[in-house]
Amino acid sequence: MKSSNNIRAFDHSLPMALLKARESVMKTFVPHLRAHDLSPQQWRVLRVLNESDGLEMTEISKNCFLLMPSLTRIVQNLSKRGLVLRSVSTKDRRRSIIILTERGNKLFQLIAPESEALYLHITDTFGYGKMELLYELLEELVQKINDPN
Amino acid sequence: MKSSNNIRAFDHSLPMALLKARESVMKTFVPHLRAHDLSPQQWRVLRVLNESDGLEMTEISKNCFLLMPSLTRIVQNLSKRGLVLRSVSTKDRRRSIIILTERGNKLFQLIAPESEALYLHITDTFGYGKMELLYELLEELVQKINDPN
DNA sequence: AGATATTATTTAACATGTTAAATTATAAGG
DNA sequence: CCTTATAATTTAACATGTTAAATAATATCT
Repeated sequence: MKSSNNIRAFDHSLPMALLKARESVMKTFVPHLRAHDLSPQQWRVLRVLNESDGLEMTEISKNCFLLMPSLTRIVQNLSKRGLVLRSVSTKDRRRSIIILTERGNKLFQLIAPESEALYLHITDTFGYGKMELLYELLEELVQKINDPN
Repeated sequence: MKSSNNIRAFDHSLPMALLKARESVMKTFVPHLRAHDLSPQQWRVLRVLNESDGLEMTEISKNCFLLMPSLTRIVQNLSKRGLVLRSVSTKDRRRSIIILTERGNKLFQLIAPESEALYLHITDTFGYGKMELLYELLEELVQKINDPN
């Protein structure tokens, strides 16, 4: 029974389209990460710390696109498991500095190549040109929504 | 300090790009829905029920792209608030049938036009052609990941 | 029919998302 | 200095995401 009003059909929803695409992509990565007992979010944190170690919570939050309350819990978890180490900044005792432990770094080095291979497979399946085009469109969408001159 | 290894930079991550785009879009809709005490997920359920009322949990789950445990809680919530009504199927007592109440329908009719206006504004800002292209790319991405002939 | 498999849905347990309020430490102003 | 504002982070409270296990009803098989 179709709707009797003139509301746009639900299957033409931008948030849904983006969600479905993301789910499809994540479906590739999640089992792989789970095999190492990592959530996608925990992995993002390890990844960002590998790129530039010794970050403050707020910096990680911005780079990982995670809200502070989520990040607090994630870092507590990773810290308990000995994958990262927290220390208080000497300059400003409100701030924490998070670094990868040896173990955290080793885990990253183990997972990263496999993860990269999965990403390349997706790029190959979808097509490199289309992938780049998609990135550009997504970025332009964000930029225009945030600053619609 | 950039990473000293050859791992792809974090800022070129497809899941992140999709997440950021989705967040940008949602930022437009969420405050509007919150003004009516609805989460995006609750709104999805109302929307699907408006399109075809009298659906089973599993059908709603598929249409809304919500996992069953989430949907269980969402429908309980909406039911408590008198926006939907649950009844047990007479053919198969494992199944429930969910319908919009009068109040649920009224709320939908109130929100839908405003929501549609926001969507049109985004389409206009981004450009209709680009929006269509984005939909096509996202759909093709999903299709190729799920069935990489 | 009666044992067994399958299906629809819920519950459990834990992680994350999200907004508001609380905490603690530094910065700014009088 | 001392009060007040601001900033970094956490806590609280509730909704959702996610996987596994439990429930309950129907279907299947012999």
